[in-house]
Amino acid sequence: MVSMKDIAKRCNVSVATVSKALNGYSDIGKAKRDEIQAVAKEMGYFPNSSARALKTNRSYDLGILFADNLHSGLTHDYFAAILDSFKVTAESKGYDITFTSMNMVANRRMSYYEHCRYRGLDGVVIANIDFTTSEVLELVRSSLPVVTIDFVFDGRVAIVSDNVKGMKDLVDYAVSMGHRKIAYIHGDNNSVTRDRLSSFHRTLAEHNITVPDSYIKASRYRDGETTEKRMEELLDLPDRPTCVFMPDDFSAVGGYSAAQERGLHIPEDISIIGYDGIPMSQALFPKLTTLKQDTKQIGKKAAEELTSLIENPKTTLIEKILVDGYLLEGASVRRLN
Amino acid sequence: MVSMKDIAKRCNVSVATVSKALNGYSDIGKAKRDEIQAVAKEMGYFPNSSARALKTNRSYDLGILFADNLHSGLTHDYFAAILDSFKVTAESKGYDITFTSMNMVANRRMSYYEHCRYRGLDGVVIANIDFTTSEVLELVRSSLPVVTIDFVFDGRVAIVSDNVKGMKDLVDYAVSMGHRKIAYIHGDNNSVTRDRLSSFHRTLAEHNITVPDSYIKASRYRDGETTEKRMEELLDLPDRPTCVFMPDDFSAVGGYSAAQERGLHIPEDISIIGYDGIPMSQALFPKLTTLKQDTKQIGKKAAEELTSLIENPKTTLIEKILVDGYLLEGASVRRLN
DNA sequence: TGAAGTATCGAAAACGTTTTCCACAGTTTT
DNA sequence: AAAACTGTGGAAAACGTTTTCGATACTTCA
Repeated sequence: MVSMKDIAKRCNVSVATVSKALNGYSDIGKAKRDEIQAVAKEMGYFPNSSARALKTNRSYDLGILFADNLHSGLTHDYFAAILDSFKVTAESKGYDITFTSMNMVANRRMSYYEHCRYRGLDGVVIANIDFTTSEVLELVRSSLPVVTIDFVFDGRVAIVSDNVKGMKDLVDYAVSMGHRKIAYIHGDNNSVTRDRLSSFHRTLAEHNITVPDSYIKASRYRDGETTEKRMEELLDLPDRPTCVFMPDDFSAVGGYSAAQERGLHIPEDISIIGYDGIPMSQALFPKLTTLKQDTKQIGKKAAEELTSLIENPKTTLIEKILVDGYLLEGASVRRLN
Repeated sequence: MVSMKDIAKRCNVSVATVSKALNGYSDIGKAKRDEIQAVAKEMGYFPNSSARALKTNRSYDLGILFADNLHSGLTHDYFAAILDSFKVTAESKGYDITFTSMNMVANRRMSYYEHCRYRGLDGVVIANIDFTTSEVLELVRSSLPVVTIDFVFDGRVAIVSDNVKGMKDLVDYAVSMGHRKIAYIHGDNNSVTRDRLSSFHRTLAEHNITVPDSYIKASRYRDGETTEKRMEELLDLPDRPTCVFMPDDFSAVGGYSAAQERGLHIPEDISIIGYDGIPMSQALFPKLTTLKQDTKQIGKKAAEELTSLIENPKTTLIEKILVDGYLLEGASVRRLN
C-alpha cells in the first residue's frame, strides 16, 4: 500500500505537506498542491481509515443496532427497508455502515456500547423491537450520538412512524366505506401496538361506533399462523365483523387464508385491512388495502439526524420526528354504502 | 477512553507488558498478568480497533458487497436471509460486518476495491445480481480474500445454491404428481436462470416429456406484475398447461392472482410451483409447493470459507461449494394420477 | 562455582495519519 | 530601513497498539 510517506519522498516534500495538499488546507502553494495530487492519483494512493480514525477520533462509520426477539433479523421487511434507506443516505454523506450486534473480542462478549467504542463508531441508529434491555439502555445513556426508530427516549432524537395517524386514516377509511362492525387483530404488546390500538378505539369512538371485546384479538407481528387462528375465531363469531384489521401485511396473508379456507371471498364476504404497505401486499389477490409506512423517509431522516448530531453537536434537539404514511387503497375492502 | 498507557501507569509496568498480559502472551508472570487483567476490567478498558488494525493490518471486519440492478437492496428476501446467516456466523468468529457499496472519500467516489482497502477489510463476500461489471471484476482479481455467492470465478471460492438439482427435484415432483403439461415462467437472464432452465428441459426430457415453446415464458425475478401477465398468457393458451413453474415465490403471488381473477382454483384448476421457500410462501393459500433454498447454510458456509481464507491462506481452494435445497410440499399442486 | 538456560519484563520502533508550532522567504507597511 | 505581515513549507509529537530485541534476575546443571 502506498502511503503519504511514499508520495512525500517522490515529491521531495514532507508528509505534512502531502497531508495538507490532499486535504484541502490553505497554507500550501497551488503548484505544489497540484503536483502532489497528481502524483497521489498516479501512485494509486488511498488514505488509511484506521490511521485517520486513530488520530482524529472520527471513523466516518455508523453503527446500526438491530436485534429482535424473534431473530427475524434482516428478513424483516419493515426494518430492512428502513435500513436500506438509512444506508443509502448515510453513504451519500460519506459514512459507512457497520452492524453493532453482539460481538466477541478477546474471548469476551462486548456490550453494544463497548462494541461501538471499540470500533470508534461516530454514532448509532437503534431499530430494535425491544428497547428495554439493559444493554440498549447503556447505549442510550452513553455519550454516543444515537437515533432511535419507533421508540422515544428522553433527550434522544427518535424517528417514529405516525401510528396514531396511520390507524386513524385506516379506520376513517373503513367507516367511510360503510363498515360498522370492525375487528382488530393486533400485534405484540409494545409502544407501536399501543399507539395503534388506542388510535383504533379513539377513532371508532369519534364515529360513535362501539367495538365489542370479542372483536379485539391479540396475535403477533409477522406471524401468519397465529393470525390465521385469530381470524378463524372472528369468523366463527355469531355476530361476525364485516372488516378485520391485521397486525401487518405479512400476517394478513394468514387472514386471507382463513377466509379462503372457509370459502369466503375477499372483499365480498369479508373485508381485510393490513398495515405496512410492503411490496407483497400489492401482489396479493385481491390487492390489500393497507397503510404504507414511509420507510424510505424514516431511514433517510434517521441518517440525516444522526449525521447532523455528529457533525454539529449543538443542534437543538427535536426529540420526536413523526413520519407520515399514506393509505394504499387495494381491493380488499368492500363498499357497504 | 482508558488506554493501555493508563493501565501501565496504574500497575507500574510498561505498555508492552500490558499488551502481553491482555493478549495472552506466555512471557509474563501469572501474578502480573492477573493483576493487569483485573485492573483493566476495573478501569473499563477496551482495545482500540483502529490502532490495532493500523499496527497489525488486520481489521477483523468483513465487507459485504450487495448491489443489484433493481435496487431491491436489503428487501430482497433471498439475499437478506443469506446475509443474516453470514452475519451471525461471522460475528461468532469475532468479525464485524461492513457494507462495501459505493462510497465517497475526499469528494471522490471509490471503487469497491478501493473502498475495501481504505477500510482495511480482511475479506469480502459478493452477493450480487450482476457480476459482470468492471468494478466487481477489479475486486475479484485483487489480492483480497473473496467469496462469491451463486456465481463462479476462476480461482475464487463460490458458494452456490444447487439450482440444477433443485429444479430437477421440482420437475420430478410435478411429474410424479401426474403432470405432463408443465410450463415455466422464468426470471432474468443470468447464470442462475440458465441453470434452472436447462435443468428444467433436461429433466423433462428424461421423462420423455416434450415442452412446447409457448410454455416457456420470460418474466423477471420478484416481479409480480409481469409474472401475472405471463401467467394470463399461459392460461389463455388453447392447450393450457396443468402446472406452472414460477420465477420465485414472491412473483408466484402474481401467478395466484392471475388464476384467481379468472375464477380458477389452485390447485384444482391449475397447479403452481415456486422457488425459494421464503416464509411468505407458506402463508399463502393454498400453501405454495416450492424449493426451499438453504439460505442459512449458504450464509454460514460463505462466512466459514471467507474466514478460513483469511486466517489460513494456504488452504487448498475448493472453488465451488454446492448447497442443496429441499422440496417444500405445499398444497398448490394437484395430483392427477 | 561458573556457565548455561529460563522466566519475566521493558525500551523503542513502527503502523499512517493529523495538527500545532515554528521557520523562512518575500512583500508590504511605517 | 526597520518593522510587520503573508504565504509556504517542515519538524515533531501524538493517536493506541504490537512486536522485536535486549536486559535482568533467578535456576539449574556440570
